[in-house]
Amino acid sequence: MQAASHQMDLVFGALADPTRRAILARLAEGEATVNELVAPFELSQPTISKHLKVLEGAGLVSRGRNAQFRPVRLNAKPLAEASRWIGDYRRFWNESLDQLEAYVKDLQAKGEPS
Amino acid sequence: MQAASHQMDLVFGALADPTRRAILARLAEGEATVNELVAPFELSQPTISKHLKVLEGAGLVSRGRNAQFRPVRLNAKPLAEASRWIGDYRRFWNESLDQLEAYVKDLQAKGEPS
DNA sequence: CACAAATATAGACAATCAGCAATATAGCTG
DNA sequence: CAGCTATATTGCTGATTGTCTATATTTGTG
Repeated sequence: MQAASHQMDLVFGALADPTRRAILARLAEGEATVNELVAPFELSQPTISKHLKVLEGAGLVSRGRNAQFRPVRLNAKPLAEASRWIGDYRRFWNESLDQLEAYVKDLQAKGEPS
Repeated sequence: MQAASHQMDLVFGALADPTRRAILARLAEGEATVNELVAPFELSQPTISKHLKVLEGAGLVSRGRNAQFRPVRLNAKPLAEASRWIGDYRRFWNESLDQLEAYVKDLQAKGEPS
């Protein structure tokens, strides 16, 4: 099962904004109301609501209802997909460590024989 | 050491486009020229060049020089940062599996006592 | 029911983006 | 050097984005 590319667009797009990443970080500590999410930022409430809509569109948060509050909670599942996508490249960044290691050893090999 | 937030913006922003993700996927099979990257898409060469500039800006590819060719190669290192960022949320998507499990057990518990 | 509080929606604006066609640049090759 | 090939740059367009202010909606409470 291959995640729809469009879903990936939405998830990575959502993560591309620092405010939205900060919101997710806050939600990692537990459910929050919109006002609680607004507080730490120097941004207007509608701006945060819009960010929440983007996060919701990407499936990264979901909303409850509690009187006039609309509590926001983290939904990390789409991050699993994103993680899997990135994971396909893990061998490349490990490989570059290997290459660095090889390079250093090569330098040593050239240096030592004095 | 905490990765600059701005760098994260660039990396996730670069990944938010399906064409760019496809380019990275192609580069995972090895270095390619711009024309080779253009071929699989129904997009103009300048458009691909622009995508490459975005990828380069995010540090995800680097360019060589070989006569009039400017070979493009994958640089996965920034993906390691992105992966680490997402990794901080892994417990949440694992946890939701746990919660689902708990929920199902709860249903069973309520159902069984007949 | 009137008001206050929490949140959403609408509308505006400047900036950025993805795409194109046209043109410029750089480097071979005859 | 003339011309071909590979790529970059420029300038345009329509769509989207992040932000705001102002206003609407929803819900609890006196």
